Amino acid sequence: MRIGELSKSTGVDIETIRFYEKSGLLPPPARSDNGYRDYAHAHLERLAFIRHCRALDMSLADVTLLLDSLETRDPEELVKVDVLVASQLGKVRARLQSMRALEAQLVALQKRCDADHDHHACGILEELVSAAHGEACACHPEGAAPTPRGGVA
Amino acid sequence: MRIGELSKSTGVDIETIRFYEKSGLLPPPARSDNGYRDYAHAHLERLAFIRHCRALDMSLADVTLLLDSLETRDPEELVKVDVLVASQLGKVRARLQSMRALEAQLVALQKRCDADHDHHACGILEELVSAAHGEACACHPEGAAPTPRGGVA
DNA sequence: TGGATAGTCTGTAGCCGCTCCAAGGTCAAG
DNA sequence: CTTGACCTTGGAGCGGCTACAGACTATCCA
Repeated sequence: MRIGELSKSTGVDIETIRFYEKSGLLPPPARSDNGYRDYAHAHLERLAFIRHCRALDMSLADVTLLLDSLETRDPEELVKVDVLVASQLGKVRARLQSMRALEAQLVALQKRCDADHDHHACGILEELVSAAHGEACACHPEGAAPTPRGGVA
Repeated sequence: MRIGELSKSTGVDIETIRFYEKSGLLPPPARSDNGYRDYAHAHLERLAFIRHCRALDMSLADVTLLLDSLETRDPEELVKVDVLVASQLGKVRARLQSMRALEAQLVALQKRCDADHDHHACGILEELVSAAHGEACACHPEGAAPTPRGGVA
């Protein structure tokens, strides 16, 4: 099976497949006489697994862990899988929470704009600028502490 | 005002401030005799504005647009702000939707694991592996088409 | 006055997960 | 024999930081 076919049947871009091989996630396949990659069914399975995990927003490092657990089938390893899924769920939920706050903030911003629509200035910018003055605004309602590092308010 | 103070009062990391300067978002400040950056109040305002927009998950390119609109105060420019906020809201909502799906998938995965807990194998891995075989699973319930490019299922 | 500690400077490299490109080789159909 | 689809390699680029190394400066306390 050549790379194009593998790509089509897994939905993973050709470049991405080669990238996975380079980064050690997907083992190098056999080569045909012409030098083309020649994938076996195991590759398809493994790649589908990777895609699946990525769809769950896991990092490639996490996927690697999972694949290792899969291979060893060691009960100690399998505990890691539990932990990984739980932590992934935690991450997703945290992100969900901040995204919901984000949505509310943007909606507030939009409303403020609608309200001001007949005036000469757009309320959105006023709102955003007011943040620079440390005033309460839709996004930082009451002297909220800044979020120092990565991640939405 | 030195960079450390600016950092503290805006909650933006020092390295990030210098990065913003390098990428043209924050104009280069005056320099003290010792070569230290010496920020004016306007910088603080501008940086707070940037931080605020970033907290709304806008790209730096979008923030640049917004800052330009702020400067010109041209009504034509202000329309862009409307559009930008609306599109940002659209993006956030789309992302929210896929994140909620993600959450459900992970919860399903976790449940499957709990159910299998007294068996010898972890249900999570079974579940993930079954995807590789194209069977219905918590994440791709009924022959769902793969998502070819960037973005969670 | 000296030394410790903290702050700042520049420049460059690395992170993640791709994505795209150039320049070429290979193969089947018309 | 040409066209076009497919494949190869290597390397650069994206966004938005983050993390160095190595040097200079400032401040504080004894």
